[in-house]
Amino acid sequence: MKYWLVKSEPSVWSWDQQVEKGARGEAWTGVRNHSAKLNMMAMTKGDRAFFYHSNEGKEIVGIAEVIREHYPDPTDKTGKFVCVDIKAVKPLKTPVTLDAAKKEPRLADMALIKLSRLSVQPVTAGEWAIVCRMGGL
DNA sequence: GCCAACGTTGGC
DNA sequence: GCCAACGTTGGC
Repeated sequence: MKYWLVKSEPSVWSWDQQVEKGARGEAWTGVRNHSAKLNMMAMTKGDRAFFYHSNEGKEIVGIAEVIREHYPDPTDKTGKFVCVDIKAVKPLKTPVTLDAAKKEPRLADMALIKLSRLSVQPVTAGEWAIVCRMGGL
């Protein structure tokens, strides 16, 4: 299994909205960046992803699972970009803030910190375990 | 194919 | 609301 992190502004699409969708999940659309696209194309069913709230909150709030592998993004008229479907799995007991991640030396190389503008990023197994522990799981 | 101008993201 | 980082666009 691979690990990822996806970002969303809660005013556009929040964790709560994702939870409401339940097991059917929701298409993760609107990504218009080629690095992020390549990451989505590398996702396989069953991969896990942290759900991060950018701008408001600036914290990792939950864990989601890839339930459908990449396909053309219906919101992209050019046909160049792709999306995946994800469903909410469970919230972190304690959200892990960007600030807290920055203060953890073992997370210094996380894409969240080094590549702050990348909206779909890979997470290593080590980083995944550390963030889960910080989040109370 | 270079690079300046411009737009967007996202932390602060 | 500002601005740094970065991606994209378009003139040459």
